[in-house]
Amino acid sequence: MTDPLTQDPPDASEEAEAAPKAAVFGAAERLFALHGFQNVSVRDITAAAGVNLASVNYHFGSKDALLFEIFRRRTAELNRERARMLHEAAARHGGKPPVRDILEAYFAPPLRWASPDNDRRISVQFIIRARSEGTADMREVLKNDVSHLARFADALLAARPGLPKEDVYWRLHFVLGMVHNNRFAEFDRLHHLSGGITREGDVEALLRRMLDFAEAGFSA
Amino acid sequence: MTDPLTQDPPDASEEAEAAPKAAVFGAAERLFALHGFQNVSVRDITAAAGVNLASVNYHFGSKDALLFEIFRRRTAELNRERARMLHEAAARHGGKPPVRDILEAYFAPPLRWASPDNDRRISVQFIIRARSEGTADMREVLKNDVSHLARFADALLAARPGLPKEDVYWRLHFVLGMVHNNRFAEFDRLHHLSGGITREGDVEALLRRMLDFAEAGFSA
DNA sequence: GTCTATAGATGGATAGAC
DNA sequence: GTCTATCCATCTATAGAC
Repeated sequence: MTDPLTQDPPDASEEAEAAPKAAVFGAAERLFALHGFQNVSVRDITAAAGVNLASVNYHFGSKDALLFEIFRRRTAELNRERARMLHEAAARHGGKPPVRDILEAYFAPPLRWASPDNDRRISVQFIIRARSEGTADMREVLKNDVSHLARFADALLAARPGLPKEDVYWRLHFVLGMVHNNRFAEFDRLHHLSGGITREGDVEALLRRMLDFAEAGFSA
Repeated sequence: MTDPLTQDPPDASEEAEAAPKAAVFGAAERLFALHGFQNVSVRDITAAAGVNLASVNYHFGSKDALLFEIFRRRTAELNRERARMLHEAAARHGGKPPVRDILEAYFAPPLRWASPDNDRRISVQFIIRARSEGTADMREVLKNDVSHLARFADALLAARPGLPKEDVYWRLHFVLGMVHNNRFAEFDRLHHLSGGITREGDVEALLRRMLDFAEAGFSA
């Protein structure tokens, strides 16, 4: 664990003693991921982190700036990992990876981060939430993020040259919906609906199911 | 147009003169759908409706009660229409409709309501937003909503008896993700990414694409 | 750097006139 | 029923002691 900001110890005071800035970062990410952006105050964050109220403004400038920094870091990390996997898939297939490998590069990073024993479990929920509750700053980043998404769109277009471009873009839209729906609340609802037979903890099985479903959708 | 609350005239004063309570209802629904729950104040709502500040509390009790009433009415209307279409599909197929007809009963109502010339366009966005930003009251309703969703799950289980139940539930989860991702912001992003070739205004074409994608995902 | 105390702004709710 | 004026809680941000 080289990056202290990815730690998430339960002991708030210990967190604060080690590094107040990192404690604020971690507490803010966790509380926002669990309760939503607008429902968490600076007081909540500093109390959870075991630091004083002024820390947020001293270290980050403002509440919005803090949340933006969390968002920017996590999305950058996620995009980097996805791009890496897409690059590897291309290398494996002479520059033209099949649909399933492209989708795996998009699905796998957030799913593996979300596994129960992973430190980044909470970061994935933060990112998903930011997509629907984010501020104007975050939406601006998501617009630039289109250039990142374009690499996946281009790969899919190349993998399905016979398909109308319009169809490929719409199917990518459907695939994005599948990913964004992987929130705690939705997992709980599904678990309740299915009488408890769906276990989201088995991320490799879930990844396989998602790939099966999405690949079939791209095949026709 | 029998229900005055579904009207959405641009002239706020006219709205208020006709029926203040309906004006508040309509303005609140529209503002929340566009800007999010926490970003809209009672002052914003009453100003947009052209009524006085106290109207919200007089007619609805509180801001939360107002939003809950909008949520309850719209979800009830949507569930009723979906149930009706599922019932018709069952009637057409001797009580055992195929996957595509089940999915159509789930997809079609919100998509048709979301067509550009439809008064309910904004209601769909409200409902989608409530799912991720809703209060505790709304989440309680969504839990009862599981009984409504169970009818679709049961129909899918009957249509795919050879498939493990677990698979059917997960695929239903993926399908829900496709539906919930149909937000204005996501359509705009897709439009931008695709260079403008995706037109969400053609809801029948979008419905066909969604059904093709989801049905293929259920076929294997 | 860290903390307490507080300023300054906002928003939900309500009292009371009409 | 409708409105204005206002109360009161809450929150972000900051000043200033240490």
